[in-house]
Amino acid sequence: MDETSEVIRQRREKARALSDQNIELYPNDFKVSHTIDAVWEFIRQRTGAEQGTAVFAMAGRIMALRSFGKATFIHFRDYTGQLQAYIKRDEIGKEQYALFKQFDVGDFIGITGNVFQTRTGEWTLLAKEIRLLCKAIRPLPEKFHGLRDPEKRYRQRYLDLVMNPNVRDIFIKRARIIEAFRYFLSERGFLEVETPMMQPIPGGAEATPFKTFHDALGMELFLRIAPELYLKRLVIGGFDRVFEVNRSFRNEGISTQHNPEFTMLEFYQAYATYEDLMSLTEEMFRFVTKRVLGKTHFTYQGNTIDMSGPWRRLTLKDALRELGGIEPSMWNDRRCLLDLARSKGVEIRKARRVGKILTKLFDVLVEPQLIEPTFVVGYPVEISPLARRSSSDPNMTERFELVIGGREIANGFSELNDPVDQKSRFLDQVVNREAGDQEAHYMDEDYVMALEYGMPSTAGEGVGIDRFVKLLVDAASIREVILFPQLRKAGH
RNA sequence: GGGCCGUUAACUCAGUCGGUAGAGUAUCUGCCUUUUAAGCAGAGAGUCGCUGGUUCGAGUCCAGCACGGCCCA
Repeated sequence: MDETSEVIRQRREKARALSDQNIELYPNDFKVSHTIDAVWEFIRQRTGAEQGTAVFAMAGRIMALRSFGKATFIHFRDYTGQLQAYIKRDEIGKEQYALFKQFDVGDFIGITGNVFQTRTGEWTLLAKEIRLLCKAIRPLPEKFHGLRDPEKRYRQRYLDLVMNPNVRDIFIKRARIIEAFRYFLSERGFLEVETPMMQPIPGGAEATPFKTFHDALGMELFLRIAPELYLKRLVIGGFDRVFEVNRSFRNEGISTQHNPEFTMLEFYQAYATYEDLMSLTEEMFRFVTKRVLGKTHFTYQGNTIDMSGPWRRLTLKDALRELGGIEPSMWNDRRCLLDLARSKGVEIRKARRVGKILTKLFDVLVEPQLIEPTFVVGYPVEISPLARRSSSDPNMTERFELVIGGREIANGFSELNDPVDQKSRFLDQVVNREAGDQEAHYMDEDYVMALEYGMPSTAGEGVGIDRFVKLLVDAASIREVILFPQLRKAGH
C-alpha cells in the first residue's frame, strides 16, 4: 500500500542519499536559542539596527517551501508559532545549499541567522546556517485543504494537529479550562486527590462498568464509573474540601455525545449544601469561561449562551410540565408514561421504574430546550440513591442538574450521610439490579461502614469536562475535544 | 441495534448511460536569487475499502462484510 507509494520510496531514497553523504538524519545536538514567538517579541521590542544584527538559533518543521533555484523561501513552525526563512546560496555557501535542496516539507531543521524584512514587509530569518534535525519519510497532507477525512484525523491525530490550527487551539483551550478549574478550586482550599480507577465495587453512578482482572490477586476489578464514593471517604477522613479531575469509564455505546472514557471533575465540600454548590458553580463556570475566552458569553452551535447569570432555577416538575407536557398527575402512572415515551419514539427497557422513565423523558423532551444555563432541582429519591432527602419532602432530594446548551453539564447534591438510610437505598438498588437493571448501583457495605464512622454534612458535584469543553470551543461532537477518541479496530 | 451517506494516487476531490482511470496539491526532471496556494515546461504515480454475484465487459449495477460520518434508539 503506501509502504510502496512512490513518494515514500523517493523519500527513503533521499534519506539514504543524505546518509551516504555522512549527514546525520536524526541528530540531537542542535541548541535552540529562541522560540519563534521569542523572535517576534524581539522584533516588536527593538528598532532599526538592533533588529538586524541579533543572531538566532531556531528549530522547527518545514511547512512550506518555495524554491527559486539559487534561493528558497520556507515557512517553518515550532510550538510557539511560524516564521519565514530565506535560504540563499550566496549566504550559506554552495555546499550547504546543495544539501538544503534535499530537504522536504515535513522535515525538522535548525537554522541560525538574523532577521530582515522582505520586499513585501514580512519579517524573515536570513539563514547563515541550516541543518537537518529530522528527516521525514512520509509526506504531510496537502497544504491547502489540509487533512479532512475524519477517520484519519482521529486515528492519526498528530497529522490533524500539524495541519489544522483550529484543532490545536481546541486542545490548548481544553488544557487551559482544566487548569482554570484547578486554580479556582485550589484557591478556595480544595485539595486535589487521586482515588482508585480500578475498584472492586463500581459505585457513584448508574452505568455499566468495564470489567478487568488482577492476576496476582485473583480478583475481578472494575474500571470506575465515578470517583464519588472514594472522595466521600476522604471527607470522612477529614479532608473537608477535595476534588479530582480524571477519567471515568462507562461501558456503553459510542456517539457524538459519548466516549467510553471521559473526564469528570468531582468536588466535595463539608458543611455546605446543594444551594451553596449552585452558587459556587455559577461563580466557577463564570471564572473559567472568562479566563479562557476573555468574556462570559459565547456561541454554541448557533445559540448565544451567556454565563454571567444569575442562572434560572427550575424544578423538574415544572420543567416536565411546561416544556415536556407531562402533568404531575402522570408521574406515578407507569403505563401512561410508557405510552407517552412510545409516542415520542423513546425506547424504555422493561426493568425501568417510573423515576427512570421520567428522567429519560426529561432528557429527550426537555433538556434540548434548555440552552441558557439552568439549574433543574427537585429530583425524587428513587433516582438519587446517594443524595440527602429534602427536609420539606422526604420523597425528594436536595439535588440539582445544571443544563447548558441543551446538555447536562453538572450534577450535584447534598450528600446522604445517614448510614441507615444509605444502606436501605443500596438495598433498593439491589432489588432493581436483580430485576434486570444492569445500571443499578451495587451494594457497597464498606462505604456504609465508612458512613457509620460519621461524615459531616457535605455537598458534592460532578462536572462533565468534555461537555464543558465542547461548549467553550463550539464543538458538535465529543470526538473533537478528546485527543484520541475510541474507534473500532482499523478496517482495510 | 436501526436508517441515510461515504470509502478512487501521499492529500483534497471528479468520474455522465456499464466500455477498461482523471484534476489540483504533493513528488521527480529542467529553468528561475525577495517569494508566499510563487511561476513556466515536461514526467512518473492507482489492489477504485474487502469478498462474491450479474454481464462479452464493473470504479459504476446487486449482495454480504469492514471502517468512518450524521441522525434515531
